[in-house]
Amino acid sequence: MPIEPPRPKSPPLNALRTFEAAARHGAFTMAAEELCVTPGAVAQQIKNLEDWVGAPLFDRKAQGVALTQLGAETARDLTLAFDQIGAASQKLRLGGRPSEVRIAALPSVAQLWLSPRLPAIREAAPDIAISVFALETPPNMNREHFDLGIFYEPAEGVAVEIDLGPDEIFPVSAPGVGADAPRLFDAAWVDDWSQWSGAPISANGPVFSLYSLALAEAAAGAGVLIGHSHLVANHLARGDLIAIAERRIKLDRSLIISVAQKGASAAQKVAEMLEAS
Amino acid sequence: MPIEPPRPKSPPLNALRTFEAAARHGAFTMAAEELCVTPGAVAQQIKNLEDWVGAPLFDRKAQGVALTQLGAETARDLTLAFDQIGAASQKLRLGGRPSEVRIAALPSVAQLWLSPRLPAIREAAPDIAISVFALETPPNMNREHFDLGIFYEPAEGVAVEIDLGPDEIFPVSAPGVGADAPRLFDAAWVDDWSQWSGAPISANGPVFSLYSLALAEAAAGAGVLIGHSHLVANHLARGDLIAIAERRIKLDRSLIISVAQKGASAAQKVAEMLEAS
DNA sequence: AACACACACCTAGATTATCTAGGGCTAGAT
DNA sequence: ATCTAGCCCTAGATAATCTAGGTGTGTGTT
Repeated sequence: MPIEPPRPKSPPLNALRTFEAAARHGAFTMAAEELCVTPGAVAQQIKNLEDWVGAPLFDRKAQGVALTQLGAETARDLTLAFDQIGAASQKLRLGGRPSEVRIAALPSVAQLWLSPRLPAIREAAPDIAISVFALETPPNMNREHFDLGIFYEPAEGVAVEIDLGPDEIFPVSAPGVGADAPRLFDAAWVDDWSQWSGAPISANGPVFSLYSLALAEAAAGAGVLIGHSHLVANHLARGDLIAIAERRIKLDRSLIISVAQKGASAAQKVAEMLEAS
Repeated sequence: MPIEPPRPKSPPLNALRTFEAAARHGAFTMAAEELCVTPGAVAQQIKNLEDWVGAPLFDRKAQGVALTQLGAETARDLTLAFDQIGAASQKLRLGGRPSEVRIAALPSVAQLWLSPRLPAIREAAPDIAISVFALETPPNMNREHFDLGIFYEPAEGVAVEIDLGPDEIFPVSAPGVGADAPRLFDAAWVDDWSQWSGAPISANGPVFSLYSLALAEAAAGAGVLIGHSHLVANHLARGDLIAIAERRIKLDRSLIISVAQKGASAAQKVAEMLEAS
C-alpha cells in the first residue's frame, strides 16, 4: 500500500474571513457584530491566523487595534476576494430561487413604510416571494445576502440607489392633544426633539426602543412625538395623527432604496413598484 | 435593551471551497484527495451547499457527476475567487516567514535528486530554511502553499518553469551483476521495462513501492532496475551502479522545477541554485 | 451472463473546530 | 478618581465536520 504523506494544511478559511472583516472595520468589536459572533471569537480567529502566518497582523494598542504593514497589504486582496465570493454565492442563491426577494430595512421603516405597501406588490406580482428582515444597521450588500435595502443611509456594495426624498421631521400627536402634552422619544433618535427645536432637549419623557411603538402611543394620545415624513404619512392621511406645528426641519439624509444587483429582475421590479407607490 | 434581530446566515465557506474543488476536478473523489478528506465528506459539503442554494449543483450520473448549468456558471467565479485567496494567503505566509522555502517533490526525486543537492545550498544560503514535502502528485500551487515543485509533469498555477532535461531510462545494476539477474520493478513505474524494451514485460520480479528502495536493492546486487537519468546519476558517478546496456530511451517528459511566485526571492534563489547544480 | 470495479449515497458515532461566558487589563474620557 | 470602551484569556459547551462501513447503480472484463 502506498503511503500518502501528510500535506501541509491550507490556511483556515474562516480565520481569513474574520481577519478581513476586522481589517475592514479596524476593530474586532465591529467585525464581531458583522459576523454575528462575540468579540472573543474574533480575537481567537485572528490569533489562529497569526499563529499560522507566524507574524502579527494587528498591533494591539490597548485602545483598539491597528493593522501591521503585512496585515494591511493583504487585507485589500482579501476584501476583493471575499467580495467575489459574495457575488458568486449571491448568484448561486438567485439561481436557486430566482423569484425570492429579500429586503433589509430599518425596523421602523419596515413596519411603517414598507409593510403598508407590500400587499399591493404581492397582488401585482404574486409569483415573487418577498422576505423582510428588520436590521438596525444597513448590511454590506457584498457579504450579506439581501436584494434590497431601505435605510436612511446608503448600504455598502450596492449597484443602484433610489432616493425617496429627504427625511423631514415635525411634531405630531393625536387630534385634540395639546402642544403641552408630554414629549415622547425614540431610543435610536433621542435627538429628534433637539434637532427640530434647535436647542438641546434631553429625553425626559417616555422613551421607546421601537419608533413604531412610540408612534402607536402618540396615536393613542399619550403625547407628542417627532414625526418622520416617510413614516407618519399613513397616519396623517388617516387622521390618526396631525402635525401640531408649522415648522418642519429637513434632515440631511434621505430614505434610500439600495438594489444589490442590477441584473436581478425580481428585485429590480419590486424596487420600481416601491418607488412608484 | 435593543433586540438584535437574527440576520440570514452567510453561505458556508468551506462548502463553497469543496464545491469549487469538485467542480474543477469534475469528480468528488479527486476533490476529496486534493482536500485531504474522504469522498463522503465532499458529498456532504456539497449537499449542504445545495440545501442552502435550494437547487442541485451537480447531476448525479451514477458513474461520476456532472455540473448543472447553475453550478458551471458559478464554479468559474469561485475558482477565480479562491485563487485570489490562495495568492493572498501565500503572501501572508511569505510575509511572516520570508526566508522559508517549501519544496514539493516526487518521493524518488526528493530522495535521489534533491537531497544530495541540499547541503551545498544550505551552506551557500544558511539563512534560508528549506522544507521538503514528498508528494505523489504535483500540487496546485494556487491552493497548496509550496514555493517550489519538482516533478516530471508541470504543476498547476505556476509562475516559472525550469526544464532540467528529459527523463532517459536504461537498465542499471551493481557492477558484476549480469543482465540475466532478476528484474526489479517500481510500483509507480511498472511499465519501465516495457517502455525500455518496446515489448510488454509484466512485473514478475520484486516490486518496490519506493523507487529509492528499488535502487538501493539494485546497488546491493539484488538485480537489474530501469534507471531514470536524473535519479541514478549519483550512483553512476560513484560507481555503485553501472549501465548494463547501450540502449537509452528518451521519455516524453522532463524533470521540471516549478516556481510558484516570481517575486519570492528566496524560492527563486534556491531554484537557480538547483538548476545550476 | 456473471463478476468485479469505480463512484456516489446514507447513517451513526466520534472528533474537531468554534463559540459563549465571565473576569482582567490598559488608556482615554467624565 | 472613576467610568467606559476595547482587547486578552481560559474553561466549558455547542455546533460543524469527518470517518467508517454498508448500499445501489452503471461500466468494463472474463
